[in-house]
Amino acid sequence: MADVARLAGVGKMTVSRVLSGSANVSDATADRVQRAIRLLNYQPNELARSLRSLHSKTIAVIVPYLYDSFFATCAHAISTVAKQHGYSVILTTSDEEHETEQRQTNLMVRRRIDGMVIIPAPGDDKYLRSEIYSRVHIVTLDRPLADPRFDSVLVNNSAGTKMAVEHLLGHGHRRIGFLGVGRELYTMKARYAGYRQAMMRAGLTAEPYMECRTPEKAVDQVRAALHCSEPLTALFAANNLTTRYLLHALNVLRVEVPGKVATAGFDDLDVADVLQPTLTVVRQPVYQIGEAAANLLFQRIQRQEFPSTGRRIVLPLQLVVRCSCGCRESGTASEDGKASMAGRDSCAPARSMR
Amino acid sequence: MADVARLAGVGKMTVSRVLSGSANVSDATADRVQRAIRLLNYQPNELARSLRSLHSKTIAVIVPYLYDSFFATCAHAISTVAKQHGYSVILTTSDEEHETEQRQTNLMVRRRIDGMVIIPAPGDDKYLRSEIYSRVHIVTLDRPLADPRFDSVLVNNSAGTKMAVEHLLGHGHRRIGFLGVGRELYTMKARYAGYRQAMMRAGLTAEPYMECRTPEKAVDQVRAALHCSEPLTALFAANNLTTRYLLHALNVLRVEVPGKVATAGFDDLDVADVLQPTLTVVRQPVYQIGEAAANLLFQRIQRQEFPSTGRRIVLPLQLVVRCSCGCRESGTASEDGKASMAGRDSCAPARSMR
DNA sequence: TATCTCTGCAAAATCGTGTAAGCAGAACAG
DNA sequence: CTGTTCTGCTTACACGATTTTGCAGAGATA
Repeated sequence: MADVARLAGVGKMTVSRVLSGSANVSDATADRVQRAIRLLNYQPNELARSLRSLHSKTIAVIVPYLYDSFFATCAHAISTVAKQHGYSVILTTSDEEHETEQRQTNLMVRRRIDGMVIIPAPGDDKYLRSEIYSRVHIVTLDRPLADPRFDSVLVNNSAGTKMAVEHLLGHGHRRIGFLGVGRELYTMKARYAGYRQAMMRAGLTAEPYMECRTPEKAVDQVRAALHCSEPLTALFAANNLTTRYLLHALNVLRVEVPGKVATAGFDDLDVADVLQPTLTVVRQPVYQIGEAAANLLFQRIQRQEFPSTGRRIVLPLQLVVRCSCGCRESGTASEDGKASMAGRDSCAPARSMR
Repeated sequence: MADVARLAGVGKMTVSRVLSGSANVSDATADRVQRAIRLLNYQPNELARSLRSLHSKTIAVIVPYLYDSFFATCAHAISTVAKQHGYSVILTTSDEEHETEQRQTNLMVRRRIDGMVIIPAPGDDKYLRSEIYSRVHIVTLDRPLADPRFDSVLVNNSAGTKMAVEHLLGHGHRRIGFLGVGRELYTMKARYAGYRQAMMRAGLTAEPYMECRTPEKAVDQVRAALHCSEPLTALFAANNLTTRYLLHALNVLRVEVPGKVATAGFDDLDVADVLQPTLTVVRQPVYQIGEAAANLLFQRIQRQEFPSTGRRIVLPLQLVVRCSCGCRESGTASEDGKASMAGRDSCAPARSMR
């Protein structure tokens, strides 16, 4: 900056004034400064700026993984909103480990970020309450924190699952299994609870939680569930990963769907409507979830609100009824390409809920 | 820091010494300082540290989108390597727009990042040569820059495509189509070139590039290609997005695969082996590509190398032969869950190439 | 004409850290 | 006993911007 000032024949102060566009600079001087800036290709040091102004125009995003399309899409949405606000995003992954999350959070605080969007890993989150973070706005996504002071954007996992399981019950299924991955996760607990509620309300007994950490585990679980005295007739997969594992298992075991077993799942796959059969799923508004979280965060940042009670935004789920549930035998996508790729059901009307 | 120093009854300098673990501090004093740090929950300001030390321990990653699994996986790999090196990642998306990329790059320079990994959007990249960036190490991924001074991690797109198309030719197909999206992209050009080479070497005429920007376009293109006097008998999809659109189109048009039309594609889908039929694809080592780029970048950063000629790392591709090419009629995944999910072909041995 | 306000700019303090220089006191060799 | 080296710490400055203060000159007003 000193170089620019010298070349323009003014003080550093004047250069700063020109950059921030404030008043009290004559047009002629401003022009000379602008020319000097372009000539020297001067790039103001944002680090120094942040140090002085006490805000870094940066937010942190911590997700478990990035290769999961749900998390990636959330991150994309947050990144897009941040860009619109002129903010940068430091993105890190916790690998679903509490300790990593804590370490990364700490690093972000040291970097003096203005806010954070976290998909918190399971574990005790009271470290976030610590007064050191009182200057950092925090919004969580997909999973809430125990402390109610933090904002969250969620979906009604149990009700969404209930909706899907009730749809399977409506097809006459009485023995329905629930496949999940990572039972300690908030979403898994809530979805399993929804499944249990639906089963109990129908006067049926809920099957035990089928943990499918790997494709092989899924094969074992599904084999055991189908090759017993009273085989299950329907399976619900608790998220996109489980759905893929389930498809793999059904494929390996050459199980006919929905003839031998009907299926439904949480999370829409981008190929869900070209699979044979097309999948009946509970769809989350993934991009909107990320968007809402980012918007909430920037509201807090701009207004410097640190409320005593956080907001919980619950976005609607949609049951996309396709063919794997048994609604129609031959599942083929409709001619209407757009609607199908956008995920509208091709067999029966969708039902929404909040 | 001043507070800590006061509480410990020492100078700021001594606190700094304790933090950096340098010598010449007595154990007793260091202990007092450590206690004060913990008591006040002192978090050193990385902004100030970066300002002083002239390196921010931060790299930037610019990808077109994050909801494409290829880019997301690359970003994940880079992020993981960065974390191991104690670096943070500022991740932004260019939306495949040159201007956005340029603006974001500029912002990163102002943030004094130590290096960048870019998947460059199409457009003139000479702005990167500018001397202002002489202090920023740059590595590109997936696509090279015109300037040979920059490092790149690539795959042999034309050879990979040639390999797949030759496989289709080996099945006796003579009229093979090529579906792509974004003809101006480096990868699309290279893959189409590989396709042309394979066709010409077989003494056949290459079909014109079939642009499939949307699912509907794909339906139109495929319909036109099949409902003509001399219909195509095989289709090659140039990336994961195109593959999805192609599947959609074939589904909508109720085309039997591989009976009526055989298919192959670039990029493996994570559900490729549970689709009916399972897909024959050219697989990129996605995670390894990101990893290699990050490793290259950190090598440059650590050694402060700004070489006159950049390195080009070319990673091997693998032809995963499954069933959509016609190698077997009934495509069902093998019992061996692990190998299948890991992407090993389930019908015929894979061929690798560099 | 004297005073007063307003404009345009410079000098200095500030943000929180790292680094260089310097300064006491202790240990030690000659 | 004196000079040297080492130890442990302090003081002063630098990093690159912003903000505050203040000052000189121009124009306006009584």
